[in-house]
Amino acid sequence: MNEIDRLIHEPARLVLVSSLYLVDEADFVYLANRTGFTSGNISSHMTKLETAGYVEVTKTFVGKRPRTTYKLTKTGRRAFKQYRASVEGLLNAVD
Amino acid sequence: MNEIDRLIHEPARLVLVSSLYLVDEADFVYLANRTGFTSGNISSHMTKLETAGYVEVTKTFVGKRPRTTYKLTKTGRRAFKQYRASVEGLLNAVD
DNA sequence: ATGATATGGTTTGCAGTACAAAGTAATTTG
DNA sequence: CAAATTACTTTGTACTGCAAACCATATCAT
Repeated sequence: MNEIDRLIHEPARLVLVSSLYLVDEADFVYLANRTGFTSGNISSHMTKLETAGYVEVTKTFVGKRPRTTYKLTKTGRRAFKQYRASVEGLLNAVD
Repeated sequence: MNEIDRLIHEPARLVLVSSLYLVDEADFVYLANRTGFTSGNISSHMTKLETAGYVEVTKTFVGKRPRTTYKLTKTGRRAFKQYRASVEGLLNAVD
């Protein structure tokens, strides 16, 4: 049976991860604007995804301001596809 | 934006609810066998779904043994369809 | 110069919850 | 009649999502 990856399943993270899947690379501010999530929320979710090896975090300065960019790792993309497959499997079994 | 219904989103409940959606009516033992979940697990999830008005619980005796049957209410079916739509919306946006 | 406000985050505390283990109640089997 | 089975429900714990609070720096106002 297909297990659901809870790391991706969590709604906030599902939004974040699929955003990343879409654009391939995004920074903190972009994600905050796109999702409307609080920054604390984004920060902790991203830390979790990073720890899992699903996203890669890059910190730079743009001018004098810090800028944090996120992108899915290969593992992350694979996990997302796999997640998608299992959810769709579940939902389509019901047709 | 489409909000995800956490009550259904929870993996265990997602399995239970889609099972019910499929068969329309199922008893405790059937669900336990089908899902492999512990009975405590099923019991508490079902209570939650009942409280939400998503499932209707019927208790009878078959011979001398208790038998608990669950079925989705109209609200429950609607909620599931709606849930499905929002998840698929999210996942398909990514194509 | 100094206080207030903004920007870009991270850390913390708490409230909610999924899950299994333990408990309940009745029945059946050895 | 004791032990095991069936059909659950309740309880305890361990986890986790979330926002509020915090931190560091920069800019603006007076």
